[in-house]
Amino acid sequence: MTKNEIADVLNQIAVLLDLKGENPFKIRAYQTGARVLESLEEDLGKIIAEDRLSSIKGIGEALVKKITELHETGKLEFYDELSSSVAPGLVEMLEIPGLGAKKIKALHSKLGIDSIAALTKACEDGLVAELDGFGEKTQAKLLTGIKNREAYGKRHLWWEAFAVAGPILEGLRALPEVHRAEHAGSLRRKMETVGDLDFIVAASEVAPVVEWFVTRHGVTEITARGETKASVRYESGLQADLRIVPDEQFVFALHHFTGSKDHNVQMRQRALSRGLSMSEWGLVPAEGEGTAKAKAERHASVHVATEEELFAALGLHFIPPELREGLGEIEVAEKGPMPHLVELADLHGAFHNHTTASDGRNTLSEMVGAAESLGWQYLGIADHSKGSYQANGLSEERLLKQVADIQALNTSGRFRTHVFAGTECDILTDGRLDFDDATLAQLDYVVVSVHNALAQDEETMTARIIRALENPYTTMLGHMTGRLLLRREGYQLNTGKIIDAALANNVIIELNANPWRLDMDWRHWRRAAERGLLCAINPDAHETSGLRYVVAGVNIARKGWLKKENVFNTLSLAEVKAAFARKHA
DNA sequence: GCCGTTTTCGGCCCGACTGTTTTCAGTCG
Repeated sequence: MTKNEIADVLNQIAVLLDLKGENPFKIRAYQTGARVLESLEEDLGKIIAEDRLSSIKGIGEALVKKITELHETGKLEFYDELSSSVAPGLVEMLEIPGLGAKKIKALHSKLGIDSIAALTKACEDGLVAELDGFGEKTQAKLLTGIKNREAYGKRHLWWEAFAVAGPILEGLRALPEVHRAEHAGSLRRKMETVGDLDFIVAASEVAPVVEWFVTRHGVTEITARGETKASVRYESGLQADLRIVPDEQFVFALHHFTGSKDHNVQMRQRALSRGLSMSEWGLVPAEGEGTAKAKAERHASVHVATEEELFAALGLHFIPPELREGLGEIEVAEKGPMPHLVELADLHGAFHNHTTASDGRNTLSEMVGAAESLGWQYLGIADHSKGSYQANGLSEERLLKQVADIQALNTSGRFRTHVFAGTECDILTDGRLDFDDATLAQLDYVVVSVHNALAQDEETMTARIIRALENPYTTMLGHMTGRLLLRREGYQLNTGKIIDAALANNVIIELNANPWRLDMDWRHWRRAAERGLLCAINPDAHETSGLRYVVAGVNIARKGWLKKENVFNTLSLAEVKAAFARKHA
């Protein structure tokens, strides 16, 4: 079993133990173990073989045995027994909002409910409202939750969530009572998908701000409305939370609601180790009785006006929101300034774009005009190859005609943006390319992508892609896994081996910036770039407006710790021409 | 189940909101 599969099992064990009412700290230990495993950069097999698993913080004697058993046999007796002792319907019931392990346990032991269907019936019969700790409101809420589970449970693309959040943030900032407003949460961390929207506001008065927020157009439901926070649901199912705080608390609240759970836990532990207690309320001396809030009322909090000052108060350099995932950023920020991450303004062009010649919706000139208005020095055209019939892929003849058109356009001086002639060449099922070498030699560059036989097994797919990377004409690999976020899993492949092959063959890997793809995933980039892998942030634009997708690509590159020098399309036109010339030499 | 210049036991990050209660448990982030 791979380390990610083992991490899944550990997380599943945590869920099952929770449903059985186990010690919460034991449950957390399994979750910690899973997290540690996921963020492991070294090969798990090697660590086990060298007997070094127990030296990793968060993995003790019991987890060493369980992880080793899973890694070597793919099974774990403890897990099998645990699974069979918990009805599968109970796990599913956790997806209903307002239901946690304790309530599910009560429903199961007192009413024998072991599925969502049984719960629905019990609610309809009024049995749930009669249980201790439950009531009419809870019962009604559960029924609504079950009904809406499909529509509301799902996450949303960052791109779409950001489009909703932008106007809300502007509206909040325009209110006279509002001093400062920011969005937070996974949206601010630029995650590829977002569960809900979070807004943090410093305001002189709460009521008018809440009133504005809950009466906005598109709000279908007010799910909470308290003294400091309100939650609403929009038609799309997207939920938005508003939190209103005094000015002096704003930075603490913003940091608290931005960081991932792991980042926040690590920051608080760091605060404690320095004798401080941190919460969204502030940073106060840890000694003494009571909650951090009570302490904050007794002691003045450390005063901070910016997040920079907050990090500095804990002996850290500023950590950009994108990196606040609890994946080692605090250790880096302790030693020195964080790396200067790539920015949108660093990009001077992009290489994977389509025109009406294949399945794009704008002509070559229209696409180049759009690139010029973005201030790009160059634009790469990579239409589909003939194997992609469904996308109107280009034959050799049509491709060579396009190359001639591009050369004519460049010499015409019509646009300040230079056009590179490329192709998005299909990787055939056996790893050969869709065009022969003589054709590929006519092009400035070649993007290779998989578009068919997506169901090949991992070994076959990995070998297929590696063979394509070994073609001397291959410049970059397009959308490595072919995933479509929230819609389709990527094809099975061995990421590590493909990165190795890209490095060995001097091939760039694309960060496909289409908001539905964002592929290769940000979690692989930091380590890959450290090894020297080059990234190309490509919008995969099928129309002029699609060029803007590079915004999403830059977000993900930043999440992957990429600096300007790791990204190929930060090079100037002259530098790109030189790089292509070297490749062909 | 993990961890330790409080090291083999006794802790383990913190607070808001809701619905149930009448001081709090559960859920959520």
